[in-house]
Amino acid sequence: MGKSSSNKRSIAVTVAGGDDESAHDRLLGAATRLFCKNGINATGIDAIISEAGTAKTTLYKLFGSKTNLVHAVLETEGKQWREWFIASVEAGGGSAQTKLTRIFPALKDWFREERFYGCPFINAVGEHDKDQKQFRAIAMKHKKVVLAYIEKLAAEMGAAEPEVLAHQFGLLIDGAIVAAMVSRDPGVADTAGLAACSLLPPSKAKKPKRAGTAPAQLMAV
Amino acid sequence: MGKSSSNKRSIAVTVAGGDDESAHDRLLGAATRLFCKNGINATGIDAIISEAGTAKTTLYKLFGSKTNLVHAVLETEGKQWREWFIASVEAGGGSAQTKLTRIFPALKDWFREERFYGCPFINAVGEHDKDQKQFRAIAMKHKKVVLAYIEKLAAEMGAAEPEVLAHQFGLLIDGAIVAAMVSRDPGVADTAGLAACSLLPPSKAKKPKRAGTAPAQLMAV
DNA sequence: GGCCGAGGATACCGAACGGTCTGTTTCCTG
DNA sequence: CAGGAAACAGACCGTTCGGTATCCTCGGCC
Repeated sequence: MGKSSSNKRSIAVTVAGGDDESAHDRLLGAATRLFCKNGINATGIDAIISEAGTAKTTLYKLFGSKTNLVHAVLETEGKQWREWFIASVEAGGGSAQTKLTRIFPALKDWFREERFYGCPFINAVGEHDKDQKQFRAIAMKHKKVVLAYIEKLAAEMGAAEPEVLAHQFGLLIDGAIVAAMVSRDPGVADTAGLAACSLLPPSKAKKPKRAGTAPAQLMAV
Repeated sequence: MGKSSSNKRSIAVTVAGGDDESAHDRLLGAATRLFCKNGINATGIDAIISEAGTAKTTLYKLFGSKTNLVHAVLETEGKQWREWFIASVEAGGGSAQTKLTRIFPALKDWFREERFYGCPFINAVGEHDKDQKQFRAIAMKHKKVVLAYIEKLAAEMGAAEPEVLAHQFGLLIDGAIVAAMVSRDPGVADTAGLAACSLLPPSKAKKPKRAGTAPAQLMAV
């Protein structure tokens, strides 16, 4: 599927230009942007190649079909998101609980991005046949990795039921993502973070400053 | 938009058959099913009229365009959902807190339905241009009504910050809906309900039986 | 009985879809 | 320099899209 056959090509490009990406990467980037912003079904091949600046032939030589391109986009986007997420939570070290409290501020940074368009996996499931497991399976695989990481932190922290806590965090994360997508208000991350603190063992729970949860922001949703 | 011009018509039908609906209702029902199951963009006009058993002419005479039909579906579906939701939470009376604890069991019943396909509003936003406010505004209007009701219950219960609590509940609800859509596991409602209990004032929080949160169900997501 | 309106059937429209094909340019390498 | 791979350009294919127009059927009511 996502076979990286551009070994020689990438070298050639590096030698020649260095500033521009390969056609493969440009197509992947363009497809990612358009799929996330406008939806998968609403994005045509012509729009992708136009945005990528490639020929249609190139797309079909590199990816074979739109379906394969969609899968490649979800795969790379999922991997990059998880790397970003874990790096953001780990950044600066600290205890497992400290890391857990960094989840929602990290999400808030994501929500603030101009090109935040929600979770590509959730959106992909939502716009396809829900009796087929195709996209649901991909989404669950992604989610499983994220939840495993959170559960690890919960166990490190000494939570009584790390799995339950991780799933609760997962629900708050999903809820915050869709609420932020709909409302375009990054402040939902503060509300979610506050709720997350309530889920931590009461003795250990140290709440964040309440400044971020000003009523003005809460009004939005 | 959702003009109900079928006054005379509904009478005529009732007189004639009584068991079958008007073309208007059949189209609305078929569009609702197909939009929810397969997504809006993935559902063509021909599929709708085939499912409804009407002619294409009838659809365009009654709704004018696919866009209008989409709006009509979201409007009626939203209204019906809110009526069902409030009735489920209110059923049996009890204190405001009792009603709040009925939210997630009610959602679980919804998730269990064969034709549960997630929230039509969230899915609609996800599969359209996210820089346009069109569908986001519709979704927020729906959400606002639901949150207002929850906030009212939170205030009745004497919560310190009813608005914050309502928003936290809203995040758990959204998270549970998308998680249930992706995983098809109604058990996520139990996890969400458990988290919701942790958000209630600690002195009042009486947790539900833990039987529903068996590890087997939690595995699914 | 004859009109009239709701609805059914179907042919059709231009546009856009996903995908294929042919041909050309460019640049690297033997 | 010759050859070949990679990418560009764009015409083209059959299908489906949302939407329109034409004609027909049926049932209730004056």
